[in-house]
Amino acid sequence: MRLRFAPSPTGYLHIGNARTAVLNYLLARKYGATYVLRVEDTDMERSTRESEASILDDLRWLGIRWNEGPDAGGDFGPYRQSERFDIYKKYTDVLLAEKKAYHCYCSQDELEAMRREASEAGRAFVYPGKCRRLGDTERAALEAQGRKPTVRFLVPDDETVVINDHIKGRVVFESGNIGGDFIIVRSDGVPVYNYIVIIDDTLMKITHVVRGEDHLPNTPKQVLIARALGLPVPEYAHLSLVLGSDRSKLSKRHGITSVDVYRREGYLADALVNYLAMLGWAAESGEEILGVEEIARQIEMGNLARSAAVFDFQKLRWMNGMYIRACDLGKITDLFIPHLSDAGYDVSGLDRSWLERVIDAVRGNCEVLSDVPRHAALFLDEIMEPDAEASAMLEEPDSKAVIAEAYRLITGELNETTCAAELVGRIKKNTGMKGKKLFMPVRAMLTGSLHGPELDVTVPILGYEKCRKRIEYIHGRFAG
RNA sequence: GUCCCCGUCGUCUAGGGGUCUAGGACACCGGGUUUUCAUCCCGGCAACAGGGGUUCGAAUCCCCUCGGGGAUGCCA
Repeated sequence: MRLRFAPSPTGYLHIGNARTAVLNYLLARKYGATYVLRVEDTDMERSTRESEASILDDLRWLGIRWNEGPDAGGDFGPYRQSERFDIYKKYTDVLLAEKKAYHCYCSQDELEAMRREASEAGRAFVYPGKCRRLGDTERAALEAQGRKPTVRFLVPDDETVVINDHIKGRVVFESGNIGGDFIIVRSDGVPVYNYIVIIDDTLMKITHVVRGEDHLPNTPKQVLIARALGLPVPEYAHLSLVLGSDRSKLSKRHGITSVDVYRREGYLADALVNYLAMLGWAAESGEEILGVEEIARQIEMGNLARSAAVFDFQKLRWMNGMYIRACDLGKITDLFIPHLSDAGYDVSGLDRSWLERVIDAVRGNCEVLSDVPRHAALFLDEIMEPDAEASAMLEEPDSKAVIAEAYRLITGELNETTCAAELVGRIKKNTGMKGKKLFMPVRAMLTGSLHGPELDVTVPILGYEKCRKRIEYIHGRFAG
């Protein structure tokens, strides 16, 4: 069994394509299939090597591994379509020789005019087959005008194409209504997708084509090509589409659609893969937080959803938060570090175990990795400027006594070894304050905020020095 | 317009003739824990698109309507 993912390197890896890649990968794991990566770069204007590199990089980041591909090699290469033009040329020559395809001299402007005319008349545009039977003299005349022909596939009349799709079931198309003879080679000699995709799929011995549903209407064209060429047809599984909140095809205006951006914002690859898999699939147990191996064990081509799914950014966030909390502390610390650096914190000189304590204290408040600077600031900064709420608390008359006592203790009887354990207790004992009147001013002094991890956790991590600096600062500002 | 796909809570879904007063999850709303926030726990709200069949019995099978989406490119 051989599966494939065939991205077009015309931009970043889109979330919808990522889902196709992920599902193919999951299915490959499930069935022990070979995973082939093929780069479909025949759109010479838009395809770039940079884009290809970034897509491959994003796929690797997602944890997807392929057995054959442009970088990995394999027995069925080359794996870039731009490097396979000589192969396609042979098939084109055969089609032309057998009169299953023909040269078309209609210009883009002429075609455009016909299309507009059809659309204004409320008709479907079907190429009328104008160039189907051109005589040699006519051809010569057209060539003399400097026209470069395209190659059109001659769609046979009255052929039925039945796709027994693994997801959609039996889908029937009549050759008469797929839009007429379609172009398979551009006038500059570069073949088009609908033509070569089937050649490559059969040449690369792909047994199952798992791709987006948007390809379903084009499938009969591909099957017809295969028939004309006498090539075998792979089995198909067309995945339902991913939609935006307004139920149209997911695009930028709905939110983030680039895998790369999710990566940079601090989504975990495992969480994204998990979420993408759940978009159109459910475990028998109803569990939703599942690792790749477990999903691969349970998923099947036949139990994927038939209907389109709306991408729920909120649920992805929730799931990411779950992964952040469940992750191994050392590993999640490594993942958080770049986000702290980006926010301007130099963590290289910090004690690793201390940093892990910080991360452990704040990870519960993070849904994405980039949330961390906001929450870790109270440990990493030297002084915390109290926010409006905290300032108001520190202005309270009852807080004055707490501030004064904290200042007296921290500059007197408390030290490195006793601070963590005794600070709060002694303030309570010596001021008589308790409950909110005790904890809130202390919290405000130490963290500049009324919210955050428990003081019992916070104070020991902060340590004597930071507590002292902060209390002195607050004392200077709010005492008296 | 034409062809194709799809239609269960707001969203992702479970369900595949009786076990469905339709289950779970996110979101939302309450409550509890946390003397704070987050987490966590408990509870609540909320759906079979509509109409016809078939059947003793339909969310489940069939047909029609409506709705949504995709394709209809010298893009992929």
